[in-house]
Formats: sequence, C-alpha cells, structure tokens
Amino acid sequence: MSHAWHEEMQAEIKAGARVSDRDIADKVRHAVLMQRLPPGTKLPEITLGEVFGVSRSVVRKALTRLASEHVIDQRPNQVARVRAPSIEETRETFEARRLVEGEVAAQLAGRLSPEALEALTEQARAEVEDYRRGDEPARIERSLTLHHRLAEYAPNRVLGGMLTDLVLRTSIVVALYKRAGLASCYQEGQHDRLLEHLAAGDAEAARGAVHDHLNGLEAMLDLSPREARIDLMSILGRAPERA
Amino acid sequence: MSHAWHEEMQAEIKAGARVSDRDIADKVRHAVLMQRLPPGTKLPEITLGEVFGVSRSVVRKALTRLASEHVIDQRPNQVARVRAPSIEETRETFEARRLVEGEVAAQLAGRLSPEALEALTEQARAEVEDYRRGDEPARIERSLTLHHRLAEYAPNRVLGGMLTDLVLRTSIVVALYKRAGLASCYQEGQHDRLLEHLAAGDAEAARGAVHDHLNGLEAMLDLSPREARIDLMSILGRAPERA
DNA sequence: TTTGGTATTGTTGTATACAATGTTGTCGGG
DNA sequence: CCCGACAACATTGTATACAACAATACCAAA
Repeated sequence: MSHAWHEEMQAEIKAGARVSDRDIADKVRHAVLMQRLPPGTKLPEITLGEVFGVSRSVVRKALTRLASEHVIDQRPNQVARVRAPSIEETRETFEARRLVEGEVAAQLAGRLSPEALEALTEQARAEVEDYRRGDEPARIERSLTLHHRLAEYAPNRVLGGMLTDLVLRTSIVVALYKRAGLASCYQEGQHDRLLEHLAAGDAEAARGAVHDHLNGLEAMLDLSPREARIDLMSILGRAPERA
Repeated sequence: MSHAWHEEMQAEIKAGARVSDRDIADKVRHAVLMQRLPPGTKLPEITLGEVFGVSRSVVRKALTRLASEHVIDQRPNQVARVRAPSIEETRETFEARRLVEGEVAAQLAGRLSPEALEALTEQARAEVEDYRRGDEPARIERSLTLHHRLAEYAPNRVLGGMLTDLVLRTSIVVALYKRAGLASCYQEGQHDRLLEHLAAGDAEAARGAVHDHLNGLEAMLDLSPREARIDLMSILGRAPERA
C-alpha cells in the first residue's frame, strides 16, 4: 500500500484539490487494471484514508462503488480485497460480453456519426502507435477507451451501461490470466476491421468481428483449470505489502 | 413517509431484531415495486433513519445500494428520489431484457434439473391461482420470483446477475406505465409455454417464448410520448406526504 | 511438536457532531 | 404584479468516537 499515490496525493492536497470518493475509486480501479494491486490485496479503510488524505467515510463510499463494479470483494466485518474472478467466471464474463457487445455493434452499424467514427478510428490508430512503440500500459488504456466509447455511443443506454461494466470486468481478468510469456494481447487489425464494418453498415459482420475479437482475446489467456491457483491465493490471504 | 413501516419497525425493534442496510433497501424496493412510493418521492436520510430506527450511516448504505440498482436517483447534495425511468429508457430496458433473458432461457433449455423445473412450475401454478383470486399484488410478486429463479438457475452467473437487475428494472417501469384501465398485466399461459420449451430442451423455442412474453408485456404499457408525464412529475417534485 | 484456548490487536459497523451546500420563504425594488 | 437578493432552514458531506467483530499472537497443556 506504499505506492506512488502517496506523494501524488500529498501534492494534490497541498494544491487544494479535494479528493472525492470517485477519485479514489478511479485510482484503485486503474491500479487493479494495471496489476499494481494483485488479487487478494487487502484494502483497509484507514490505510486508504491516510493515503488519500480523507476520512473513512469517503473511502467507504469509494469501496462500495468498487464493489458494485465487481472490482473488489466486500464482506461484512472483513477487510475489502481485490477480487480474483475464477476461471469459470472469466469464461462467463467473456460469453456475456460477446452477447452484449455483439448486439451493440450490430445496432451501431451504419448509425455512427462521421465524428464518432473518426474518434474511434483515431483511438485505433493511436493504439497501433503505442503497440509499435512497445508501450503496453498505454496500449491497454487506449484499447479500453475505444471499447468504452463504443459503449457510450450505443443507442440503447441500458445495454451501453451493461457493456461498460463488462469491458471493465473483462480487462481485469485479462490482466489476471494473461499467459506469462505474452508481452501483449494486441490483435493486429481487429479493431480496424470492426470499424470498417461499422462504417459500411453491415450489422452482422460487425457482430461477427466483435465475436472474433473476443474469442481471440479469450484464447490468449491461460484458462487451464490447473489447481485453483487463484482461489488458494485468496484463501491463504496473501497480503503482499504493508507500509 | 408515514407508512405502515413505522409501526412494523417499532415492533421489530422492540423484538431486538437489528435492522441492516439490506433490510431497508429491501423494504424500499418492495414499496417502489408496489407503487406505494411513486416516482419522484423524496427519501431524506434522516426521515428514513427515524422510520427504521437507525442512524444515517445505515440509511446511506441502503440508499447507495438502491442507487446502484437504479431504483433511486442520488445526486450530490440533494435528497435521493425514487427514479422515474423515461419512456425511452423503458423501451431500452425491455430490449436489453429480451436479449439477456432470451439467451439465458436458450442456455437453460434441457439443462434444468427436475427439481428446478418443478419449482418453477409450482410458481407458475401459484401465479394462476393468485390471478383467479384477483390478488394482483401477490400475483406480481409470484411472477417476479419466477423470473428471479430463472436468473438464479442461469448456468452463466454473470448473465444471471445482469438478468436479475433487468427483471427489477422492468418491473418498476411496468408498475409505472401500466395502462390505467388494466387491472393486471397477466398473460395467460405464457409462463407455462416457456416452461414447456425449457423442459423439452428446445433452445430457440424457449428464446422465442421469452421474446413473445416480453413483447406482450411491453405492448400492455402506455408508452405514448404524450407530454412527458413522468418527467414533469419528477421535475415538479411531488412529495406526497410528510408525517 | 501440536493443539486449544485466550488475550491482544486491528478493522469494520454505527452513531453523532459539525461543515458545506441546496432549498425555501421573505422582503424590497422595479 | 413580477423579479432578484438575501436570510432562514433543511439536508447532505465529512470527520471522529466508540462499540462489535474478526484475525492474530501467544501461551499452556497434551
């Protein structure tokens, strides 16, 4: 729990910027996504409060929010921990996302404004850049925002909200189960292909592109059920660090 | 805010039963579903706290939970209000539910255990009972639990969770937009038909039955965009009562 | 060494006080 | 009569104190 946050926060506090529960949730979520907070990591309210310079009230709200996003586990009278989705849940998450994102893409085909299409294309272009440059964290974030944008543009706001949630959950499990050797989960040209179908207005092709993309991503993970790696980890309660 | 809750709660308190945030959320949710708390109703923390005999801390947690379930609206520095989904959102909610529940039903076809199937059948039977008896509140609750069970039995827990959320949201808008004249939104035999297909293991028929069921339900609503009835209501901020 | 109980410590649950903010009502000017 | 400023009030936001509970460490007995 002795991350770069501390100094960062100290600075922000001096600058007079008040820290809201949303800020805290954002920072923690980001850290989980970037694997700086591995599954099972304990997140005590007091500690977080000290780090961010606020009282437990604010931290509590942030934790509640994160719990509703399935980022952490919050059980009564116990310290909140970074969630470790099981292999089964990972598969189910991918399946759910295929269903929802596929439908969103299908609905979006041919209905995107030129500006929106341009914005998405720009993201995809920047992603290639990041990949070529070997800046994986930046690339991941780029890919994330691209899919988040897609969720925002969804004509059906309810589906859009669900997709936002699923994108986050998928990203977490990708970070978790990524094959050790693999440097990146980038799939050359897949985003571009999706965007082409969206621009062309071919709904079923767009849905197919989404399915292919997600299947490819899932295939890159190590989902072999070898001896509940994660479950043990969370049960044994590893607490990697303590400031 | 002077409901039967008050006495009810008083009794429970004397009985020594502690009231948790979950209890409060359950009671409020139920009241919204039963239209005893119309959209726009203000839910001040202090008042709720007095009603349930707890402090604001607990109420806050309950309200946060309800907000994440889309039952209430919670904006900074303002009193929480019962949410009034727009007509557009209602349509979108139905569409999302068709997608998700259809898929769940399709996956469930032929995979339900005999006990589960029997439990569902029992619910459907009881629903007919309630309908014949003219006990609409009981019938609604029965229908709700039937669909909630379906969500529980879903092999894909992620989809199941999403379905639970959608069932709740759909029920709220049904209560909201039900045609004035209609006594009930019961659709004779539809649940039985779905169960038959599930038992027979015909996935696509099951999906179709779900679609028909939801289309029928949606058709029973008054979704004509005539002069934002609801929006005005929430803007005018009717606060029906005050003890 | 292992086991079981117990004291200690750490952490969350709840209540409450105060600060910050939004809402409402009142009054004066146009 | 209508409109804006402003004062009074209501309500939420935050911090903190204490109680309840869980986890841990320690120690004694087998």
